Formats: sequence, structure tokens, C-alpha cells
Amino acid sequence: MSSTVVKALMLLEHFSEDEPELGLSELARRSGVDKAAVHRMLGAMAETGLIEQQMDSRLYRLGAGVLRLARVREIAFPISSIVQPLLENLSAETSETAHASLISGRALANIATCESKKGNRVSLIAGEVLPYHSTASGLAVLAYGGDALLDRVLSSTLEVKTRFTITDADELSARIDVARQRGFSESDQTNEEDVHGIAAPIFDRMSVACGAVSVSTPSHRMTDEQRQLTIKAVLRAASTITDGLGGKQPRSYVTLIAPLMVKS
Amino acid sequence: MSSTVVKALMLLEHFSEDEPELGLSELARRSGVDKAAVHRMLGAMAETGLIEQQMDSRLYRLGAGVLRLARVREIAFPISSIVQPLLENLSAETSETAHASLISGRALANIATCESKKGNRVSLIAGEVLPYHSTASGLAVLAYGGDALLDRVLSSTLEVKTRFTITDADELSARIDVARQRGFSESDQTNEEDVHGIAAPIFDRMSVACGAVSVSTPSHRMTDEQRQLTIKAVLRAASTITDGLGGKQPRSYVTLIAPLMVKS
DNA sequence: CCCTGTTGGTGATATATTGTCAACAATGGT
DNA sequence: ACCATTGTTGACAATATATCACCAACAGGG
Repeated sequence: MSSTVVKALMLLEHFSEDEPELGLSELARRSGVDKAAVHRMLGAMAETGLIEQQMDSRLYRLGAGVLRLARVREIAFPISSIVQPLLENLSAETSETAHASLISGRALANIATCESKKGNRVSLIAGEVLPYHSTASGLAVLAYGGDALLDRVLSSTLEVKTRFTITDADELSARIDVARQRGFSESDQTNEEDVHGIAAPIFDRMSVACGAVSVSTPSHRMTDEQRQLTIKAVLRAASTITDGLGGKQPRSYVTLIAPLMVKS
Repeated sequence: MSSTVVKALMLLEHFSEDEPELGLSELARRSGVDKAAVHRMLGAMAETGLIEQQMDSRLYRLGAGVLRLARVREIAFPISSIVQPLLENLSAETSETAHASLISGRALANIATCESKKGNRVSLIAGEVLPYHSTASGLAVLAYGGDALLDRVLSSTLEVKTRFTITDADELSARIDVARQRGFSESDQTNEEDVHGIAAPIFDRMSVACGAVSVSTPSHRMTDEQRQLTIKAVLRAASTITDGLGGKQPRSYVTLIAPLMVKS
């Protein structure tokens, strides 16, 4: 069914800011793969430096190889360095936490964040893998990411993240349509409790969505005024980022969001 | 013999600053693996976002997943951010190109560099994989990296990089002994023509070498005076970095290099 | 226009790697 | 001492893989 390489690489998704080091049994439990198999996969990934094992605690963590790979990609295609300052601007404008993510295989990869300076803020786990169906960023990407991606997600099982998570394909499809009509997407507590998200797509050279920018606000703090302000700021930031990455918004999208971005 | 995961991940080593995008046939040729196999592996890695394929040119490149992974590791274990400023200091002191690398599986991964400001400087390809046997950094690591690593490298085939590359295990072993006695390593044109390297080991918490700092100088410019200055600067930088990463130099090593670091 | 050289991609089958399960030593907690 | 973990290794059946062939598309060159 699925290749061993995929199974091995899926193990990497369990490492996060919160749990940067994991043991063998722990990893086997979470991934649902046999201990022996996990052991062999980790050994293989350690050979290439993608993972390294503490010699004393026997725990595994991401290896120096990932730094090398990221450097190669970032030098060839500087994305993080372009996006980061724009996110800081966006966060300042909205006074909330902003983040950007890119399509990364079957999910979204959070590649840059800028947290709100408020005491009560949405603090997201850096480097977390974001599902398409439960995040505002995901909806934005699905709305403009092409039919192939959309069909794949709609026909996959939609994991429950909170009691508000959309698990019905038809309802999800409807929400995506709304996002496409509006030019931005919105989600309220569908991925995490008390988190409201507003996101807009980032386009590549071929005018296909390759990622999204999003602002996350504590749900209770989301007033109508804040919402209007955030939509405007996110759309502007997304446009700037698309430009910065050498991408192009579809013509129809430009005309769609133009009235939403006018200075009040 | 060797797992498919290793074979797949070895494909990633062919992406570099110079060639960030590669075609299927190209990749198959360089890796010596069958096209069909490479195709399947790339597909698998694309599923997890480690690699992505340009839809128009059909070329493959490193995916957004590597950025995510690097972020997770860097937040949990900030190495690059600690090393980078110290490298800039080292480069300024020596007026030459400095770089740091970490053990990454079967090779060294270059994780940070600071190029000399001189017009004629050693410019290394960012993110390149450095062999142990042909680089000053490699020798430094081998000298203090423990017997397991040493034996593995000495019993492997030593690839020829230049006409000065050491290919005999005994001679390599002797050179490593010299480095261990001196506390630093030196290499002249063994990895690249006209490049002279001086490196010192970086130690982890258990006083085992986990990487190295190195200064690369154009061979013809390496005078005795410059050499002495470089050795001192590299040893100091390596010590600072070891401290910064929470590592500990072995006691014997501290006393060994102490006389070499005195202010002249 | 054919010819030759690429390129990326796809099936078929024998084979080799992998998944599974069991047992093992080592560790830590009670 | 015990118990429950942990990481690790071995053996065998099952399955994904390596290898080969081929195909379609494209690019030059004569």
C-alpha cells in the first residue's frame, strides 16, 4: 500500500517544539508501527543525518542534516527570510499572532510565525503540521490550490481536532466555496479551542496557491471591528508575500479582493 | 544490504546551492540508481513534503518540509543562531572564510559559514556534505569523535577528491594522530585545490567531538604568521562554541591547547 | 521529415527488503 | 526483589522493491 520511505518520514512529524526528543517505544506507539520497524527506520535516517540519537539517553531527535537541507533550500529559494519581516508587520498591524505556511506533501508546513505581544495570545507550536480541513490556512489553500489537491483532501478522512471540526466532505466543500467567493478564509475553533483564524492564499508563479498567511486571534476577542481590520491586513500581507516570492495572483482574484483592501 | 530509506535519503545529498533543482534522469545518473526506483523514492518523499516537484518543468527540489524540520530542531536546540555570530567574529579575526559543521550520519554537514570579505577568498558551496577524510574539519572530528566513528571511517573507501587526497587508511590514521597531539587539524588541498584548512573540534556534553570549526585560506596566501594567527583564533572560537552549546572539552584537551591560545 | 538523442514516466516479474512477533538485556520505579 | 518499562536483536512469512523493458513526448540535426 504505502512505501516504507513514506512510513519512515512520517515518523519525523511527531517531533515538535514541545517534544523535540522522543524515545523508540514512544515513537512506535504514536505512529502505530511496530517497534522493530521503527528501530530500523530510525537507524536508516540516522545514517543520513536526518535524525540523531543521544548516546546517553538513547532518545532520538532531528539531526544536523535537516539544518543542511534547510540551508540549501533557503539559499536557493529564500522564503523564510522574505516572509518573516512581513509577518512581523502583519502581527503589529493586527496585534495578534501571525503565521505563514506552505504546502508540504499531504499537509501544510508552518514555516514562519510572529507571536502577538499581548499577554493573552494564540501561541502556536512552531513547526507543527497543519491539517488542510481544520485550519483557516488550509481552507485558503484548498480554495485556490487546484482540483487535484482539493479532491485528494475531500476524499481523505477528516480527522477530528475539536468539537467544531468539520468532518463532512460536503460541508467542507461548501466552506471552501465560501472562502473562494470571499477571497479569504475563516475558521473558528475548528483546529484548536478558542482560536479564531483568518487566512489568505499565497500564489506561485503559475497563479496556483502554494501556501497561506494567517492571523490567529483568541475567539472571545474577535470583535467585528477587529475582524474587518484583520481581513484587510491579511489580504495585504498575502499580496505582498505573493509578490515577494515571485508569484502571481489570478486576475480574477485581484479584482475580487481589491474592494476589501481599500484604506478605510 | 542497505535499506531503501537510506537510498532514498541519499538522493537528497545531490541537491546543493549550485544545483537546487534536478531532473529525474539526472538524479538517477548521479546516484547510480534505476530511474524507476528514483521516481518512486522521489514520489514518496514528495508525499511527506521533503521534496517537491515543479509542475511545469517537472524538476525536483527540496520541499517546504525541510524548513519545518529545521525550525523544530533550531528552536529546541539552537545551534546555528549561536554559531553564526561567533563565526563572523572568527572570520573577522583571520580575514578568511570560516565555517562550522556537525556530524551528520556518515559525513559532516556544513551548518554555518561566514565568507571572507577579501576579493580572493575561499567560497564554499553552502550545504555541501563534507567527507571526513579529506577536510580539516573531518580530521578534527575523527581525532576526538570516539573509536566507533574512527573505525567506521578508516575501514570505508576514501574517495579521491584532489591529487592530494589521502586514500591510505594508515596514512590517514597517522594524520589524525598528529591532529590529536596538536589539538587542531590541518589540511592542504586534500578536499579542494588551493584550499588550506585549519580546524578544531567542538565537543558535546559528554566531551565527545560532535563537530568542528574551520578557517579556509587560499593555499598560496598561507604564510607562517597567518597560520599561527589562525590556529589561535580557531582554537578560541571552538572553545567558545563548545561552551555556547553546553558542551565540555576533555580535561586533557584543555591543558593541551592552553599554551597555544595565550595572547602573543 | 525522419532519425537520434534526450527527457519523465509506467508495467511486469523475480528478488530482496520489510513487517510481524517473539525473546532478550538493561533500566528504573516501588 | 519485583514489576514494568525501555532499547535491541533474531527469524520467518509477506510484501514492497529492484530491474528490466517499454512508451510517449520533446528537441535538435541532418
